[in-house]
Amino acid sequence: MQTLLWQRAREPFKGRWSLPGGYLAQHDTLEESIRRHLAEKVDVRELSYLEQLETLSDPKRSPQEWQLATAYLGLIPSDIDPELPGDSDWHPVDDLPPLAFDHDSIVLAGRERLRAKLSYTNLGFALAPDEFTISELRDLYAAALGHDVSATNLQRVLLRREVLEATGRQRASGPTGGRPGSLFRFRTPELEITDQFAVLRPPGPARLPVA
Amino acid sequence: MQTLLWQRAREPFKGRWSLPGGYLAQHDTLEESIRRHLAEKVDVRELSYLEQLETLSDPKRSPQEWQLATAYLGLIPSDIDPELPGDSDWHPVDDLPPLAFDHDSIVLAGRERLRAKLSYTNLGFALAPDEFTISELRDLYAAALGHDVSATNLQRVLLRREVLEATGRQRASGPTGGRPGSLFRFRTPELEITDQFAVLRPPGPARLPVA
DNA sequence: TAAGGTTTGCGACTATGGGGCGAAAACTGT
DNA sequence: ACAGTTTTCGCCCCATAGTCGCAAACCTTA
Repeated sequence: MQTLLWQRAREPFKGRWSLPGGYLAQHDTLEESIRRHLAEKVDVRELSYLEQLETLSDPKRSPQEWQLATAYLGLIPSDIDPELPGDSDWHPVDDLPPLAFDHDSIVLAGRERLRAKLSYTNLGFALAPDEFTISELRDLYAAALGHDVSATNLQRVLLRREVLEATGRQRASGPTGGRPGSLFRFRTPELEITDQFAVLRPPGPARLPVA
Repeated sequence: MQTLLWQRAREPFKGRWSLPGGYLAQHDTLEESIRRHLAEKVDVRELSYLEQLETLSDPKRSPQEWQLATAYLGLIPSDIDPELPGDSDWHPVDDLPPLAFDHDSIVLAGRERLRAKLSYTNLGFALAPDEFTISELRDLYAAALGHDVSATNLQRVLLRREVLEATGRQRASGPTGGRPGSLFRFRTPELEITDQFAVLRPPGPARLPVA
């Protein structure tokens, strides 16, 4: 699990690593603006997910001018590795350098949001390649959640929720041998909330036929 | 469940009902700004909760000028009924008049957020009076969630999560008779997430001793 | 004081969904 | 063939939520 950072060329925080971004142009949507600024760094077509996080307005967040910032969370699948310009690089999210502005808190918010949504939505499609084995998916979840994940459980849960489906194919076994894993894919490439964790549910019978 | 609206005095949308708000002053925090603008309408000390929702940036959201808006969700307990100026009033959230700008979508987002957080946090303290019976609480939850809620269940769930505690006292029975209900209160008046609904939990034994 | 109506409290049972574990299956390489 | 590795799957357990029904506690009226 990595974060894309670039090294600031100008003051303030010159030389510090920071999240990619830039100023909002007149009559632009925030999302368009984000995509535009990101496009200068990476191939934006790879962005599998983009969601607004929060708007920061502490008057002291920038040492020079008074400015607001709206933070977004963007994700790309684990199997693509876009070209990067020299001033940008991926950093493991568990070991980030000191960041400019309040970007640490933004990263934190993003991780938290991702962690939560992995639990009750089908987000995960945004992290995974088109096809994958359960073990590969488990590793992605473990990296994002920050703790071990049981492959058995992951498979059962995501299948029951009808988030995953089997492709029928299976991956050739790795160099160390072992049984080859079946390949799965996410059913839909858009965010769907797996309700059913609304805890004070509406009255009535069950939702999902066990099939 | 009501929403505070005020009738716009100026164009655009003159005469239309809209959510309270106003422009952000230089070097202000968004939250301070919200509180300030709200203070012109109601007694802000009553605000039991305030949370940022989202920032809207559609260039066409205002017919005249290009402007951004950051929406907040504010809540007050059900037992207080602050004085309002003539141009403001409470409207039942299930039957709102046409709203100015994109305020419908903001209301929707707010309701959704409230609904979700009622399920997995102790928010609810923001809606309820200091002390209340389970039935009263049930009615609040039912109004906010939009569906019936079982009092039995509500009590058990919130007690197990240690969100509620009994005061020992009980309310005098109503005019129609009936057994008087015990009074409860929320343990803490700040937002606490009742984790344990993170669905792919870290490995290990249970969290809450059943006591 | 007894009866009837109303509301709350509570225990028992059920349903659902997640977690853990171990054996069997399916590979590779020696 | 056999050992080592990884995946798959069935089985059982437990935690938590949902449902139901009866008993308890209170009022009013007879």
